[in-house]
Amino acid sequence: MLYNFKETEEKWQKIWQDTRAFRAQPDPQKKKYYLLEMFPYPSGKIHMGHVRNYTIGDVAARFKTLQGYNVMHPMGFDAFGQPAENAAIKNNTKPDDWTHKCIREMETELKKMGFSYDWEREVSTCDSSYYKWNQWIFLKMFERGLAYKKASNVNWCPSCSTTLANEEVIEGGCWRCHAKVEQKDLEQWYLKITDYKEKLLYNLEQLKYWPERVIFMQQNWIGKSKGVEIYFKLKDNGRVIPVFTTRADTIFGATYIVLAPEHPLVKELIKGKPQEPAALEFIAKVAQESKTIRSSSEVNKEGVFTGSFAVNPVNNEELPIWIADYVLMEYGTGAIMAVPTHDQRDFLFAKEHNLSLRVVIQPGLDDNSRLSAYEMAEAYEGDGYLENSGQFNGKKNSPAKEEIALWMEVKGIGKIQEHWRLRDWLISRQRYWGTPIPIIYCPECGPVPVNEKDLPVELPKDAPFTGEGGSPLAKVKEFVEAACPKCGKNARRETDTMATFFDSSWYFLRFCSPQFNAAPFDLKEAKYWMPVDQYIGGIEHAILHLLYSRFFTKFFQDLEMVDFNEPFERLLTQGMVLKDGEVMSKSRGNIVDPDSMIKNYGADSLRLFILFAAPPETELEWDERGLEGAFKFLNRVWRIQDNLKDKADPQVLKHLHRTIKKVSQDFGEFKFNTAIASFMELTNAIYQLGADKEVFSKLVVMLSPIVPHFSEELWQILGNQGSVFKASWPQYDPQLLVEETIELPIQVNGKLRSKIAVARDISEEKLKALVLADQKVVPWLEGKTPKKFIIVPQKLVNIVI
RNA sequence: GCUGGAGUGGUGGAAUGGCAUACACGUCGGUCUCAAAAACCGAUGGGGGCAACUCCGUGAGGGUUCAACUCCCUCCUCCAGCACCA
Repeated sequence: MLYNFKETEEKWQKIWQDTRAFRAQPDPQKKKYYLLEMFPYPSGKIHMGHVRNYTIGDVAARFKTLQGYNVMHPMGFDAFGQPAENAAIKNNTKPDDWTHKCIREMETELKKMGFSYDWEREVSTCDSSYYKWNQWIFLKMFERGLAYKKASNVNWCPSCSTTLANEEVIEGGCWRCHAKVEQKDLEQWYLKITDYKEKLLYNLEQLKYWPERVIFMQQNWIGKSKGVEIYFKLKDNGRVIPVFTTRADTIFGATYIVLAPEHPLVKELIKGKPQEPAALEFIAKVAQESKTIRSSSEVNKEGVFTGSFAVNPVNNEELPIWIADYVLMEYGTGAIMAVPTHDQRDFLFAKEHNLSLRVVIQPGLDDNSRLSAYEMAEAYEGDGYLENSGQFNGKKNSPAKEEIALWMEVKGIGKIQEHWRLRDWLISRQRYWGTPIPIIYCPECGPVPVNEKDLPVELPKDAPFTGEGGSPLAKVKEFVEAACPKCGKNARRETDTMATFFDSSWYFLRFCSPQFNAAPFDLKEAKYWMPVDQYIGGIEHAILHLLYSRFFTKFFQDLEMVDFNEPFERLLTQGMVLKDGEVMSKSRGNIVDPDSMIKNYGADSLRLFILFAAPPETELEWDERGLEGAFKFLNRVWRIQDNLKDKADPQVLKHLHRTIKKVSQDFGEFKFNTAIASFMELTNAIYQLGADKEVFSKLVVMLSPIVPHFSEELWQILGNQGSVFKASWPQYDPQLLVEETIELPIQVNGKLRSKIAVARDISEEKLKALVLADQKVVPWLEGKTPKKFIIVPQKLVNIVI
């Protein structure tokens, strides 16, 4: 009899739904386990990436349930965002209708996969019952000065006609549509994530169960560097130009100063100088270039002399001040001291413009490795001994860095400082399908926050979107016109909406109490369920979403709404699903639709294959033959029921206990591929030697997290009452793991020559005698005397001759 | 450039100091069948040998060790993130 997956899967999905099998409720008696997968954007169809992500999570959730944990496993939809607007323009529908239709379709697809979600906790970020709390959080931030508006040079995507956060600019392009990002001066809303930079950086140390590379990526992004701000004075009028450097040890080697073209002092420096016209022309030219072009021209280091000089405070030398495009206003002070001998960029620039050089670090103390400034082909950026550096001559440069910094601080010519790469988070978008920012502009009172009791500021269901840019909300008169919450006079509503990453920065908290209507989340519920024990999602969120969520959590901690500082205890980043070595994508035309795979092989086969094909973190090459293999394996297990014996073979029994041990460990470590291999080995052994109902039942329980419908059905056929998930995870008997006789490999000079079966606790002497008498070993020892016997108990024997 | 990860049969992968290639896919052979499919059994890293067996073999080269896919050094290739960050 062949396993009928279609009927079985439908049957159990209905039972699970009818019995509310995965409903989670706090239970102080039980240990909680909050398992979360990154919620999807509701595009209407799930793809293989979702299948993989959610299968991994589902196995973990079901495994923990069998182990006796009180598991919460919720699902929802990250439902705001641009595709809904694009679809609305294209199909002439409303984003709201379109999104809700997609959500329903997606729910159906997820249910077909048999995932154990507590659907009663479902949330969609586009519902006002959710985004009301986005607005509430925004107001709390506004109250504390963490949400603020400022005019500045921002990233602008011309294709999406909206602003972008720094984190959303990937290689100079828009993260969503890849169009080249432009710079624009606009007044925009920001969140002061920089107030949390220290915590965001230092608390990374707590995240012991996060992948190292995610930690590195976040560290890199926050980008702390220690250095010194050195005060150079203008020769003409003594005005100070602060310069930031991480290489205080090279201060005596500075031969010129460079300012960014946008530096506020530049205009003054060139005024009336013969260099003025050339300098102005250069500044205008750089201003036209976008940031992307400017940072891509690595080779070409252009610049002009200002005609002014600054004084090096450590030796009173006069240094020419230049303007160059390789110095950025956004980092440090927008001014640098150039040390061409020990910085490659400065070196190239100095060569190009014939500026002077001076060596201050010699790699060694001997004469033949000595550097000579004008013979160098490139800058020496390594360590060595200081020279031409006054009182610091002869010292090692690396420890001297600190010493020189302190000395400058004492002398008042510098200050030890930290610089951070992290910028405040730009959150306003000139878009319709997002959370309205709850601010009203009053001609008298200025920007005024909406009163808490007036939340939510509802997004009107209708708005004219043409895709021509500009905030669609600005065209909805009833929305824009509002009374000032302070003075009651006629005022205008903010028409920008929030970036969707705002929505996903706290949804994990909302899941704890999705219907709660007195606050974003019920503190009691959050206290029980949070933090998330295991979070699973794609590596593409390593910076954006994970950093923002950490920021929000720290903010809630400051509001005393939570009593922990990191939201996600463990993180697993699953690899992508590839087809023919490439990411599956519409444009490549290599998409494999999960739905048709479910039709042909069933959800359980798909789940099994996707876990077996590769470890969760690595990329997975799609291979339909592998899926067929998974299907065959299920049928093989299915047929065991027809050949059960009264008593299991003792070898099979031992094998079962080895499997329990191995699989329990593997499941705990998310090594599903090797766990499945163990199941296959056990199945092969059962085929050869035979098993009874008890052995088979235990195999079924262990398989259930991976292939839940299949296992429920077998569990029932085997005569058990109720769901297999009410069973408990099998325990192994350590006594059954101990083998009386073991097979020892025998090596001669580290090469395998023989294997002998011996009693587990054989004495060394007896073992030696046996080995020396072994037929296959003897020829190798002929005429030689063993120098040494290496015996690793119960592992191996190695004879050295 | 910097940082991180990886490199193992025809393929996906296993083994993190102790029997390299578990498990699966594919291929080949067999059983069953009128035949095919399914199922079941067996073989399957490369070279040499009728064979027992033997030599070589985890990107390349060196080292440590009785013993290295695993640890150390040098290098190559691929992937990812950041990048004129001073």
